[in-house]
Amino acid sequence: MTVATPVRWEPLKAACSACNLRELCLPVGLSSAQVEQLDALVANRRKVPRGDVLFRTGDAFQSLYAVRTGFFKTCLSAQDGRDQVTGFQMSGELLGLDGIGGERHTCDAVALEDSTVCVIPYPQLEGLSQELPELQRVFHKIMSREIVRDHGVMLLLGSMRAEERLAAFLVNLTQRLHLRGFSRSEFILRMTREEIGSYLGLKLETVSRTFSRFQAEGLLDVKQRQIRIVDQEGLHRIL
Amino acid sequence: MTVATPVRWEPLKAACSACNLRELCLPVGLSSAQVEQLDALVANRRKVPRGDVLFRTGDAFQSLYAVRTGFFKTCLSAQDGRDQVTGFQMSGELLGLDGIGGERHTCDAVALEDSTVCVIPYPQLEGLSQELPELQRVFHKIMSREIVRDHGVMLLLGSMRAEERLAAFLVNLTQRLHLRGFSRSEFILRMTREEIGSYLGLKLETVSRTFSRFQAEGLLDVKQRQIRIVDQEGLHRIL
DNA sequence: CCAAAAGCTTGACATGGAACAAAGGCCGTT
DNA sequence: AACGGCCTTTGTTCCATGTCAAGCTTTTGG
Repeated sequence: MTVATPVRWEPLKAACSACNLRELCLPVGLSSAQVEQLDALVANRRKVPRGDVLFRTGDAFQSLYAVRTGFFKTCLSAQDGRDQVTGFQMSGELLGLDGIGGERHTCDAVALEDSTVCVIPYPQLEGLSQELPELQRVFHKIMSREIVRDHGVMLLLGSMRAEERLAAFLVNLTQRLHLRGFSRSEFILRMTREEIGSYLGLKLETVSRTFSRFQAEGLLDVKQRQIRIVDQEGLHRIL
Repeated sequence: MTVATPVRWEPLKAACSACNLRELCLPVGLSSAQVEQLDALVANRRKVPRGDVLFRTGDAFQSLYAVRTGFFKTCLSAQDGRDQVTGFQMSGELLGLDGIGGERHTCDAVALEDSTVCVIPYPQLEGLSQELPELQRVFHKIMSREIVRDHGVMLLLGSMRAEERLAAFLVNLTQRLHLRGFSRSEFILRMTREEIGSYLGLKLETVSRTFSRFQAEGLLDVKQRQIRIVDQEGLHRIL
């Protein structure tokens, strides 16, 4: 975990055309010429130290954010204080799509480690997609995939048992991490047991117990937030 | 409940500009001239008798569908046969957004009563939104709202108890029905207890018991699928 | 109009996960 | 090095919801 930086809002020059996340992020499938047009739009980056809020429920919606480095959660809070984590976002993933419909954000986005995001001013993104059909198409696909992901979470929350939920969560995480070049079998959780529980519709104690059970069954090696998947096959079998 | 019609696929001439759902559907906020351009695109309607599938998981994605009359459910099915209803759609609402991302549908859409939909060929919709920034904007808002709706369902599934889930479901239904000019207090459920249960992450027996409890508490009057809301206030208080 | 099927209600019982509680481990700070 | 504040683990008990079962009502189809 890196140390919090003193300078919090320093705008940095961004450039999609020089970004190694090109193939995982908004520019996926665009030509070099097209990506250069995006560069003009995605003009700056923003640092978000661990624990800081990128945007909050009710904030006016102005931009989308692409996670460049780091890790986020998005969460909804009901009036009575109950809290629901609706997703975890890692590099290349977009934050803020919820804000388009009502011109205000409908959830909080919180950095779970020191992070940087690329700021994508939304009106300009709409403008550019008017000119670039390819960009429009990519953007629609990203939104559609978010809907499909959400449906998957509904299936999980609506009909899986605790073990299945946690297994599905771990499998999903490792797949996404692997796409980004990390080990398929070993990684560090960026979130607490409570946050995992909120996402999976379980209490933190249940998450902890289920981790312990997986370890006892030889599926995982769990040391606090450090996870090693011992029996990939067995984990899949749970689903 | 209307009778099944013998003619199933009869294409009918559609016209957004003459449709009374204009303000609830894709054309919302467009000028008359713009809506007329939509007319060229949304060229035909399709009848879907009760129980029929509009599209199925794995079908090639070609069109979106706007519900014109009737009522649908969308559902996901896991390998093991478990089923999750991900939504119920009524007139003016769009079906098929899940298909954009992967070029195939990722859920089944089933008519819960004899219905008609307007067929919106997706490539042409993308084309027209290139020309009409207003249409692009409306379409993005619709997708974003679907994401926000899904997040709401996650909150429900992840942290509400049976009573709260059912109350939230009923309140949501009545709001949508009321927007369409129906009574705020009396309506007929188009879906079975099992489908409600699947949507809410409950077993059908629990749904039935909860209806009975609401009736005993004087919140509702329940006669099979006929629901009358006696104590609107009390229903809201549960949330 | 009748029979069968599908959907709904209710009861009795079982259980997975929640709630509550206590103790131990890790980390940043002084 | 010691302290305090999370975070995590583990044990015990309890309850909301699931499961199984039976009977009733409504719808559907011949």
